[in-house]
Amino acid sequence: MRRDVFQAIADPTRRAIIGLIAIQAMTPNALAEHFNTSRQAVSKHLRILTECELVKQQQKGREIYYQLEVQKMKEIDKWLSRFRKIWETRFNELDKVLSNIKNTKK
Amino acid sequence: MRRDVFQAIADPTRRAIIGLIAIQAMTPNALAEHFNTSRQAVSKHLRILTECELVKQQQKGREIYYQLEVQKMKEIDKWLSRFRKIWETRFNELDKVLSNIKNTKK
DNA sequence: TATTTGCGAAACCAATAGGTTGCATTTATA
DNA sequence: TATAAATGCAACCTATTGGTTTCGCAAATA
Repeated sequence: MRRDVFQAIADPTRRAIIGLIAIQAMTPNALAEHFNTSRQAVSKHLRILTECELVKQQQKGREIYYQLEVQKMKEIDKWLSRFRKIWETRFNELDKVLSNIKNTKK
Repeated sequence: MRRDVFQAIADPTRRAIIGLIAIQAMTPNALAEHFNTSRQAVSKHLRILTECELVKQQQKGREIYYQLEVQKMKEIDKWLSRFRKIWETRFNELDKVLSNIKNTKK
């Protein structure tokens, strides 16, 4: 099934994983210690994150280090940028209104 | 059940709805015409968007206009900002590497 | 007033999500 | 070499999701 970045970040545990491995690469075992779930559950999350290329793996002996693919996060940013324009415009309009009030008060 | 902005934007139809009502407020019927689903399904999506305050309603007679609460989108932006710092830093480091290569070649 | 229109809510349903436990496999270690 | 550790994968289970159809209600309209 085709995974999607937005669906990937929908789950709070996955967002937490992303937050952790953004700092430094971590193994599934190390990650699992941070959550109240089994290692296998964490592995499932990592699989989903890998499928949508938010995460890459690096094998070191019998350990696998997972690291965030920060570039992929830009996809969310890209989608958001459109709305960022809107809220900045809205804010500017509010700013105008406020300065008008200010001016008429003078 | 407590709804979450990230869960709300996970669904592609909901993202499309957000995109539409960002431009101008729309009724459920008008929205439903854009999708391959029933009006009731759209209404369900609107309910979810309303629950997490991504959307506000304005009644006009028997019609209800739904509009995007752009401010709420900032919540996503806020979460993202942390990673934006990282990808900007990484980019700068790459930039340094590149300029070093350039300099040693001179 | 009778009918149509726009809507939300409820009941239902199949598919998916997220968790578990129980393997098998590969690598490190005693 | 035998054992322990780190991991992925499959089978299974329950709750949730996203859709449908049916209904009731309020507002517009004939």
